[in-house]
Amino acid sequence: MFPTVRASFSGLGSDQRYAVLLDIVPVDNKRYRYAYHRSSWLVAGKADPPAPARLHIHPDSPFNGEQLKKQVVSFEKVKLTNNEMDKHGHQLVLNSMHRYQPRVHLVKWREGMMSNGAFLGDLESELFRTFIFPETVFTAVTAYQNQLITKLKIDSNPFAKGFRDSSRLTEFERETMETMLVEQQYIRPPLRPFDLEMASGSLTLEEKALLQARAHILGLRSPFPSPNLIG
Amino acid sequence: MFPTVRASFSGLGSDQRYAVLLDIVPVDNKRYRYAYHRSSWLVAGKADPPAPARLHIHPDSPFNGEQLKKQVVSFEKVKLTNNEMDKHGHQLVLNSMHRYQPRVHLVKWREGMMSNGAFLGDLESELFRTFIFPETVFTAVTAYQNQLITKLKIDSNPFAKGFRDSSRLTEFERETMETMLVEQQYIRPPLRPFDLEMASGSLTLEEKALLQARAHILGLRSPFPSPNLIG
DNA sequence: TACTTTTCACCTAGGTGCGAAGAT
DNA sequence: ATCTTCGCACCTAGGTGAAAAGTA
Repeated sequence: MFPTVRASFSGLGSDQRYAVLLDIVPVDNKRYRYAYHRSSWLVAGKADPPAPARLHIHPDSPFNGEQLKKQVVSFEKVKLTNNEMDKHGHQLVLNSMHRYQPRVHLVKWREGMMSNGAFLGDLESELFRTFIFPETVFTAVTAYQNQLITKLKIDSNPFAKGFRDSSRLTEFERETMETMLVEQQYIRPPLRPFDLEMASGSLTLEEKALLQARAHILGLRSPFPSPNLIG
Repeated sequence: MFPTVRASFSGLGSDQRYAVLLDIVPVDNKRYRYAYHRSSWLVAGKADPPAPARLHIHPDSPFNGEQLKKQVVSFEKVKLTNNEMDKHGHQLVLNSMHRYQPRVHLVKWREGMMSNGAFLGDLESELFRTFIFPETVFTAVTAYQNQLITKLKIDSNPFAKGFRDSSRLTEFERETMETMLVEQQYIRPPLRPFDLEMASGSLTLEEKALLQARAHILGLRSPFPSPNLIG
């Protein structure tokens, strides 16, 4: 998955241990199509049957709170596919032409959380907290619908170096990109700190520590309601 | 390191958790040289100052006892070097032209065994058991001293495929190799099960479980007192 | 002479977008 | 028309031994 989801954390207990997870859930129940002549996405009916939801546990888990406060957690190894039957089952399955919301989960580490080296696959009965950054919503595609996205990705991915000479962003295109990014700040819900839940007298210390956790999104944002990659 | 050290285990508690480690220690206090015309190793004086001892923890650690009984533990990622200052410090440092004994350690898993994701670096104050397979002794070199070793390694390593056509082992060489391997069985201490230590009344359950553990070496053995690789 | 380091061609392994071909 | 799949050239990244060059 590129751009990579990267998050930093604050407000958590130094002595606690946490798993950090990522999953990707549908934004709505719609299918989209791209109207090329209008350069915009249109609703094209109801969503296809959803793919099986999978959780990606960050391979450096468990982190201790100390680490997590200093270090950026980068989900570089997340792979996306539209094929449920893909080899290893370690990839997140999406439907093309649907909109998705990545989510980051901070989970209190529990012994036996892994069984045979594989995560159990759901968060039921775990103590956790979910962070959602609306500015990371994207549309899954099998081919880019927008030339600027193609160029942006060629410019910023070392594996696409072979295509750079013919596709570097022009001065004008860079400015267009900047403008779109700025516009995005208005269209989308702004970044805001998460509300601290009402304190309840019956919380354990571990629960209180989790409630004070904060996550901050880093790195590239999806620049517009526009294709991101599958593949 | 190739051939890869591979071990299986038996006799350990299903509910226990273990780290599996590998290190490589000097066999003696000697330096060797290779007498080419005699095709044999000769003592060439006292050993050079020993390189700093490093422990390689198997990256799949911790294993639970259940896994460990079914699954072969393969140290595919162990890297050897003769340069103490090598980049990451994740490699085992050996002196060329010295003889070495790989060792496998089975360590009772303890919370906090890892500190900041890096193993503490020694086994003091850990509950552990060491397995030594004398048939895996080898001499570290920077260049192979024996043509058959070269050919064996080219034949069995996918990354050396580019050299195969010109260096496949002939029928005669294969037989020579077989013969040397068989002779090795007599020259070297035979494989034998480890003696169960005298039972003491003051052992904890965890200690008893560790004492019953067995390890079994698998995979290629060093075919003769002959170079293995550094690099 | 004997050993070590460096550079090189040749591999494995796998991440890119392109464009042709296929599917609906 | 629109979207998807597949083979491809082009990359990154790094594991091989051969041979040349370096060291002592």
